[in-house]
Amino acid sequence: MPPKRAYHHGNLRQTLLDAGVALIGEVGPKGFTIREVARRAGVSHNAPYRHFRDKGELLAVIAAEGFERLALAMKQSGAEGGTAIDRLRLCGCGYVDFALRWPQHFLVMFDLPAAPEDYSSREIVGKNAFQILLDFIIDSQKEGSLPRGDPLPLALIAWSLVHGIAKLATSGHLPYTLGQTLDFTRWVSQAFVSGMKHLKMPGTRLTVSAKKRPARPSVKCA
Amino acid sequence: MPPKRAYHHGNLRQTLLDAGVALIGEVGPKGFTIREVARRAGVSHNAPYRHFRDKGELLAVIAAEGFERLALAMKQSGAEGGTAIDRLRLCGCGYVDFALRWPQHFLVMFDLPAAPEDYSSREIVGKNAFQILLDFIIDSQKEGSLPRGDPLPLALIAWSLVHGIAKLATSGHLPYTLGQTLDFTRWVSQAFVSGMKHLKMPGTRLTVSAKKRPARPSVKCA
DNA sequence: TAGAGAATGTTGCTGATGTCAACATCAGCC
DNA sequence: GGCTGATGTTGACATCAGCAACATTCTCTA
Repeated sequence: MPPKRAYHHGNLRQTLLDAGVALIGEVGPKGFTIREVARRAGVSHNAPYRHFRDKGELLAVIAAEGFERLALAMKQSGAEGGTAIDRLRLCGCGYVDFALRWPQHFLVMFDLPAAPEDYSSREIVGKNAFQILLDFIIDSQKEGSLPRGDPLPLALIAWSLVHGIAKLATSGHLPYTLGQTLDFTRWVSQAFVSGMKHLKMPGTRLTVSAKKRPARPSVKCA
Repeated sequence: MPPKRAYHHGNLRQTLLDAGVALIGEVGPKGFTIREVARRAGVSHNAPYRHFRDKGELLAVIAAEGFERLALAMKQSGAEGGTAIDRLRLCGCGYVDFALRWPQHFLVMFDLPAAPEDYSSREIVGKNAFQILLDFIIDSQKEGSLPRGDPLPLALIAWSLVHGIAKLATSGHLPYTLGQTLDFTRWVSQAFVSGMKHLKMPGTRLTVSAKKRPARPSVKCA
C-alpha cells in the first residue's frame, strides 16, 4: 500500500510526467503550465523542479514519451501488412492516425522551440521512430517493391509526405474530416508506392552521411 | 515629414506589425511578447490594445502577413518556369525556400493555437496561397503533365509533400544543410512529377466539396 | 471657429507564471 | 542516535496578458 500522502511522494517524477502528457493533450503547449502539472499531481508549485531542470526539460521528456508511443503505433500498424511494401504503407497510415489522435502531443514532439543539447532524449527516441520507417523501406527494396540504392532519400520523402499530411490535418488545413483524412492517406500511400517503383534515384549529393546533419537550421532573418 | 514623436503616433498599427514580424523572426512564438513589440515601437505596453484585441489577434495578423509573403514567393518562383509543370515544381521549391528563410514566421502561420473565427483574415489569405498551387496543378493537367480529374487531391498531395519537407527541415529533423534541403526538394519535385504522371486518380470520396471542411480536428484524448 | 465626442496613447493595477533561495522533512547509512 | 543528501514546501521577484481609469489629440459639426 502506498503511504496515503507522505511528505515524500515516492513516484513523483512519473506522476508529473503522466499529468503533463494529459495536460498537453487537453490544452496544448500554449496552456501548458508547470504549476498546473504540479496542481494535478497534488504537490507544491516548485516540486517539479526537483525532477526537471525547467519547463523546457519537462516538455522535452513529454515529447520523448510521445516519440516512443509513435514508434509503437508505427510498428503495430505496419505489423498488419502481408508484404514489406504493405507494411510500409500501413506504417505511414499509423503515423497520420497517431497525429490525428494526439494532435497537441504531436505538436510538442515536432515544434518545440528547439531543445538545447541537454534535452537530448527526445532526439534519440525520435531517431528510433525513424529507424522503423527506414527498416520498412529497406525491406521493401529487398522485396523489389522500391528501387534499389540508398534508402535514406526514399525514407525522407516518405516521411515528408506523411508528416505533411499530419501537420496540415492537425492544423486544420485539409478540407477533410478525420475519416476522410485517413482515406486520403491510404490513397496517397498507394500513389507513393506506384510512383516510386521505377523512380530514378538521386545523385550522391543527397545520400551524404547522416552525420552531416546540421545542428539546426536557425536561419536568421535578413 | 512625420511628427517627431507626437502623442498620436500616426501609423502605429503598421509599426507594431512590422515590429511583430521582426520579433517573431528573432525569438519565435515562445518569446513573442506584446510588451516587447510595444517597446520596439516606442509606445507604452498597452498601446497595442488599441489596434489588436489581444495577443492572439496580433499573431493572427502577423500570420496573415506571412501568408501574403508566401503567396508572393510561390508566384515569383513559379514564374521562372517555361512549362506548367516546371512552374509547379518551382512553386514547390519556393514554398520550402520560404520556410527555410523564415522558419519562425512559418511556424506561426501554421501552428498557431487555432484562431477563433474572428481572426479569420489569416485563413482567407491562406486560401489565396493554396489557390496559386491549385492553378499550377490545373495548368499542368491541361498541359498533359498530370493526370486529368479533380485537381484537389493532386494539389493536396503536392502541398503535403512540400509542407512536410518544410516542417521537418525547420524543426531540425532532416540530415541536410539548408542547401542540401533545397537540392532534396528539387529532386522530390522531379520524383513527384514523374510519379504522378500516370497516377490512378482517387474515387469520389476524396473529391468531396471543400465546404465539408471540418471546423477543426480537435481530437480529444481518450 | 469653438467645442463635443471619438480615437488613440498612458499609467497603474490584478492575477498568473517561471524560477530562485531558504527552509522543512524524510530515508538510508555510520 | 545522528549526519547527509534527496525530496518537497513556502515565500519572494520579475515579467506577462489584459482591465480600468485617465490624458491627449483629431475630426466633425454647429
